[in-house]
Amino acid sequence: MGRKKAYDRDELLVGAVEVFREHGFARTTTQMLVDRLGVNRFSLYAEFENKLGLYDAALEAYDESIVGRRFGPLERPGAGLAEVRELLEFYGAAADGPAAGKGCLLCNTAVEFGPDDPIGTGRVDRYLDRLEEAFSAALTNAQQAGDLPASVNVAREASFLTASVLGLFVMIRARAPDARLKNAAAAALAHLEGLG
Amino acid sequence: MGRKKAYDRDELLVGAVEVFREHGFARTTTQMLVDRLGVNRFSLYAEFENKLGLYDAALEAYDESIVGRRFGPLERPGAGLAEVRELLEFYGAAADGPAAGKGCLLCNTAVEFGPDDPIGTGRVDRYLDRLEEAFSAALTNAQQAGDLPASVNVAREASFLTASVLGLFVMIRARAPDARLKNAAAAALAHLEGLG
DNA sequence: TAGATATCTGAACGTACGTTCAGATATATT
DNA sequence: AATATATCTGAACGTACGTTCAGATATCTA
Repeated sequence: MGRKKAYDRDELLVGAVEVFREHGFARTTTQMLVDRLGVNRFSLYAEFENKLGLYDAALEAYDESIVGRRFGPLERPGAGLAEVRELLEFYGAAADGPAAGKGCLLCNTAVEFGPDDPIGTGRVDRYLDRLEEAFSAALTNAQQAGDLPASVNVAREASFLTASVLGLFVMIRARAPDARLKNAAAAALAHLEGLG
Repeated sequence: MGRKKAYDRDELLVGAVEVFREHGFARTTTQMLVDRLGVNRFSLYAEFENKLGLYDAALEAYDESIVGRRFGPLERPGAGLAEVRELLEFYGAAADGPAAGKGCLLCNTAVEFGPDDPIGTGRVDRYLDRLEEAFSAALTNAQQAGDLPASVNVAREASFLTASVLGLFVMIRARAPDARLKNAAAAALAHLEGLG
């Protein structure tokens, strides 16, 4: 059947996500990818077609793994205010975490590419919808559990939390000081808890 | 003394800001700039040294004109809650405005370049400080005017408002639906007014 | 009006980078 | 073992784009 692949596709994507988060799409060269992933150009192109194909695959992997890890808890049936709190506290403390200087790959993509979407897979749009919907579901659950008054406008607060998280992502990417992140997250949380 | 310049430096920068806001730095070509600004390559290089020099000048012009127009009111001695409200309402309605699909050039720069700052002029850092400080000053004034309790943690709310605005910028860049922007801005404002 | 000096024109240059390919190498099947 | 098939290697290619330059053009001073 021929020779075995010397690389693992998923491991390649983990590395690609890292490099693209650090340098963005345009400023990442194929040479950087070859070096950091320890794979050959040929294999990279055989597996992902071209640089944009690799980027799109990286976005998909990022959405599944990283976004899934952070927002998945909010999307589960029993989720409520506790999950929102944990999320905000996590990003509020991200100045020292692995995302420092990197931010969120999908948020970065939204800004670098703008509304043009040259990839054409609509991943950014679906990502924004996903965040909003995750917050919306958790807040609705909280209402039904009696942790949030029925009078609260869930759609409004979900959009608000989405914007807050995006703002934190920009700050994390820009290596804003720890206190600034902590403060911003704490105030957003205080707002939510002040609704009760 | 020689021939007169056929261009006006400030007009050039207005156009450059526009193009860079639409396409970012890397995806903007010198050809696009020549076409849109109606100036020749030679003059562009004579005036700004190179593409990065033009970008830096565009950042400076943007900071002075656009940022100045929006955040200047917050920085004036008498500013208070009213100015914060007007700012949030403005960006909450930006889905139909001239910034739609563009966002904020300095926020975009923070994300596209990340913490590397290849320009080396620290404009992004100073921009983030400026936003935070503008909010901080207005909130402090509001406290002294009795519009905001002395117990409010001004630094915390200033960081929060900065993050909110950055989040709105990302949404505006991504052409998020009007309702989402309006909601996010309204909730941030409600939070502020709920402190009193 | 003449000369000097600065800007304009657009074609050309150099290079960095995305992409490709022919030859080499390894593994699976028979 | 022999053959077939798939992957690996690294050098080479093509091109898009930032940058430069020599010749042309306009405007200022005297």
